[in-house]
Amino acid sequence: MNLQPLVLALLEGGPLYGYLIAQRARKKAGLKWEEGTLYPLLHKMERGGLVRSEWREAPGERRRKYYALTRSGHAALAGARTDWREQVKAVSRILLGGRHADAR
Amino acid sequence: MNLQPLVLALLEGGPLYGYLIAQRARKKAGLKWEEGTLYPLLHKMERGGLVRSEWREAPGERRRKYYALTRSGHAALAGARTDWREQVKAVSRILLGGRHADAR
DNA sequence: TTAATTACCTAGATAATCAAGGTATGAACC
DNA sequence: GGTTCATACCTTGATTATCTAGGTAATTAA
Repeated sequence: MNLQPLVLALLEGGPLYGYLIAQRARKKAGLKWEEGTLYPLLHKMERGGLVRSEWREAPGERRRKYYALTRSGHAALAGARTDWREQVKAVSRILLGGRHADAR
Repeated sequence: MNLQPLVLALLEGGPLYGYLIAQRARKKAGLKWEEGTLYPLLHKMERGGLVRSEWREAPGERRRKYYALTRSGHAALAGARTDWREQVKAVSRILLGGRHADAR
């Protein structure tokens, strides 16, 4: 399904940690989101420079690793939005019939 | 991207052979469709009972292997359409923002 | 007769995702 | 104090889809 764009979009509103990302995705989209997919993906995105991570700990709280979009992550998100709209159009044209789809 | 639903949709209008399916997909959707993907997919769909195939040859023409939807293929297509609409909604909600997407 | 297009195919590599675990901390309960 | 549940991170190995890069053979065009 290509989950990377969704991670980018969820991080647009500000830094989040992995566990929260998974929850948001489930809640917002009903996607079953395996942690075995999410964490390696986050690591890969960090290696690719799309996000940066930072451990945060407060006394009496558990450690959480927050991920934030980089400049290049913002750019990738913009590209992913365009790609998605085009993909919706292309697939819908074939799958749903003549009229083009409206991705919004 | 999951190409199987597209094959099912293209076959809805009547039997087609593989090479034509690839062309239609490219023309209709601008998808670069590798034959190394298409033929194994058709074989798998035939094993799964979604399509059946038949060689046709006319004098002075080349042999072509036509694929046609089975009853179960039609059912799978209906399911794929529903799935696609839901997926567009879910992904668009996260990726494009608040309002749900209209897959048609 | 040579080259391009049509039409089928396969084998191996790559990439994304899933399944199924593991570790450790904090909260809730009795 | 001990148990259990939810949180929060992670990895390894398998599965699956797709791509790359070929191969074969027949028809058409130059």
